[in-house]
Order: sequence, then C-alpha cells, then structure tokens
Amino acid sequence: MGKYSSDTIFALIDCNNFYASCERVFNPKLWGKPVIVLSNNDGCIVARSNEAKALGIKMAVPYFEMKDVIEKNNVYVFSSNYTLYGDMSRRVMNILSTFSPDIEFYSIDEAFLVLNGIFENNITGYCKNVRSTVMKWTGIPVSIGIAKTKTLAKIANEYAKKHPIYGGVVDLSNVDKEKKDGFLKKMVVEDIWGVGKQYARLLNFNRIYNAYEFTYMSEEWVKKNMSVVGLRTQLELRGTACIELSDSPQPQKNILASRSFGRPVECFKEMHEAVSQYVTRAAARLRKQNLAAGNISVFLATNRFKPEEKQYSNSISYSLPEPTDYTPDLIDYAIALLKKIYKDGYKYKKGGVLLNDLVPNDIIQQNMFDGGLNIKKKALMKTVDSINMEWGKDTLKNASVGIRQKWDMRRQFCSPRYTTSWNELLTARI
DNA sequence: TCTGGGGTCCTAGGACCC
DNA sequence: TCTGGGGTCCTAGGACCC
Repeated sequence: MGKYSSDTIFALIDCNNFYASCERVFNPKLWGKPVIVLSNNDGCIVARSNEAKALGIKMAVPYFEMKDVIEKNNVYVFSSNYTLYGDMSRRVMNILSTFSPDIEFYSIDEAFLVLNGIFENNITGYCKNVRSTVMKWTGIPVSIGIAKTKTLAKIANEYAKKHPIYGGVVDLSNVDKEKKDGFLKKMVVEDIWGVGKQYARLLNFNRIYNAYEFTYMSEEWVKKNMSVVGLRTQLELRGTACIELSDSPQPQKNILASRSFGRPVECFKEMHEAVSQYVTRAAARLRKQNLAAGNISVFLATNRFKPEEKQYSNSISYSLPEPTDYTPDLIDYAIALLKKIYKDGYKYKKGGVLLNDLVPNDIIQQNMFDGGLNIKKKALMKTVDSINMEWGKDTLKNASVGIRQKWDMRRQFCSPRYTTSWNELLTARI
C-alpha cells in the first residue's frame, strides 16, 4: 500500500502473552495457572501468563533469580518452542488476513490492519468479532487497539490489554481531545513505542514523565536528542501519521545465527563445531529467501556476567570474492576468520556468525571458468535443504559441526511440537 | 606572511523493536 | 551452576577524493 491519509484507521492486534498462551492451547491443565516461558538456553523469562505476572515475575529477568518464587507458587515452566509458536503465529495471521486486505505482519505475535471503509460506523464491534474469531479458531487471546497512527494504536492496545473492562478492544480513532489526553497522561514515557530505556532516562532527567508531556516538548530538542525517529514518535502521538503500513515484506539485510553455549567452550575444536553449526543455520535461512551473502563475519565472547574471569571478545568480517549461498564454502571462510580471532586460555560463552551484503541469488554471475561448478553446488544445496525439510533440520549436515555438541544449549522444559511433528501430536483418550 | 575545504562513502556504535 | 536471539535504522566521524 504505502499510501495513507490523515484519516487512515490503524488497528494493532497483539496476542496476549503469546508464548505462554501457545503452551496453554494444547495443555488444558495450565488454564488459570501461572505459566512462564524461557528464552534460549533457559536463560531469561520471556513470556508470562497473567497469573505469573500477578506473582511479580518480571519480563526478561534471569530464570535462576526467580526460582524460589517459581517453586513456591507451582509456576509451570517451559523452554521456548519456536517451532510451535511459529506455526501458531501463521494460523493467527491467516485468520487476521481475512478481516482486511491491508495487513502488516509486524512480529510473531502482532499485526497492523488498516480498517478504512470497513464497518466504519461500528469499528469496535468489528474488532470484537476479530477477537472472538481468533479465539475460537486458535485458542489464542488477542487485544486490539485502534487509532489514526500506529503509535497511538499501540497505546490503545496497552489499555485494551491491561483493563479487562474494555473487553479487549480500545478505539482512540474517534475520541475527543480531552479523552485522548487522559490516555496520554496515564502513559509513562518508557511505555511509549519508540522510547526505550535510554531515552526514558533522558526525558525523565528533563522532567518529562508521560506521553502527554512529551507531545509538548520542542521539536528541535526532540530531533537533536532523539533523532528523526524520536521526532516521528512525537508527531504520531499528536495524531499525525508518519509511519506507514508496510504490507510487503522488505528484503532482509542481515542474517544472524548465534547462541550462548550450554557450558563454557574452552577448546578450538568445540568453537569450530559451533561456528560451523551457526553457518549451516544461517546459510539455510539465506537459501530459503533466495539470497546470497557477499560478506561474512564471525564473533565470539566470554561471559560478561563473570567479571572475575578473564574477559575477551572480538569480531572479524570478510568480503567474499563473489556472493555465495553454498554452506561448505561459507564454513571454510568462517573457520579461516575464526582462526584469526580465537585465543586459547579463555572460557567462551557465546559465538556467532553474521551474513551481510545480501543479494538476490538469481543475479549472481556464472563464472565461465569453473566448469559448471556453481551449478553443481546449487544442486547439492537444494538436495540437502529438501531432505532436512522433510526429515528434520540436522538430518544431513557438514561433518565439521560435530556429533555430540557438548556446547549445545540447554532446553530442560521443552513442550512437544504438537502441530508440526507427527510423533508429537496430542493424544486424545476416549 | 599565508599550507583548503566541500562532498561522498563507509563503518562503528548506539538507539530502538519483539 | 544459572543472565536470549534476531532484527532495523540513524548518526557521527574518519577516510578519501579532487
């Protein structure tokens, strides 16, 4: 679309406590109970049911810090199961697509819809129908915020989520100034979309505490201290739409594959395995989008939370002679880079690979002197990808990634892949 | 006597998002 | 014992060129 007028009506649909809700859909004993989902490596808490929030369990806090509260209150704990969440997301988005032709898939659990011309005399009713349809067909609860800019729709959504009295839908698109200001006054700056920790601190330092006060700051100050991004946020809060609906996915610019290790890595062989593994994952995603990488970088780091240990981190990148999507070549480049920055004598906690300068794969020039080598490589990758698609992502892999992978991440509490693996479907007892 | 300066490109770092 | 991963965009400042 890319076009909007001052009368565009945006709705933001946001799944409530998405990962926790996904776990609940397939596990009725979790209904009404506190549930949390952990990040990779079972490191931090990244999703909480309302019951878990009520216990004071905060977002992004390390799991081990909350263990006491969790055990005392019988909180159900899950490692993140992205296969399940990705599949549930696809189902929710498919349903939302039927409610408006103009949709932006903003994240795994959020979408913007443009609602102009659709039931304009009863937008709230229309959105309540969206909500109950998603609930009925997927079991996922959503909240909906409606306004004339995306930033205001975010604010409306916050209210819809926090105050059940609104029935899950808040419409700010057609309220008078006084009422809108009332909402803005109750919104602390750090909860505004586009204002993070640093800017919130800066604003507080300048005695600006809520969204209403922020809209009255001088534009010059905002631009100077928060860049044009901050200025856009300010204008959007005032009601001027500056952020368009982006309804066609933009080509990706970088692909990152990185992990914290399940336990420290202290020898080159294991780091070599890990980096090979990350290249393998990144290259598979590259090919899935029909892209090739013109630049690769590798990085590693020790555990920054353990200042008593010797610290070291480094990264290095290399521009390839020609873009490629061929895993074995990318692994060779990555390992050559790794050798330049790897130093013995450290306990490494993290490593990763970043693919840059991505170009569409079909414009890569055929090297006329390689005797069709590129064609053979392409055919090989296609075969590997389709086998891994059918049989699981590590069925065929380069030997350099290792067999045992002692460094692999922890996933102590993983739920089954209910929707995407024949072996793990729910069993119904009759 | 007097030793430029403007434009462009690139990169690293910092901010934000979910 | 234990602290996520994957992205985007913007800006300042250095390198380089003429």
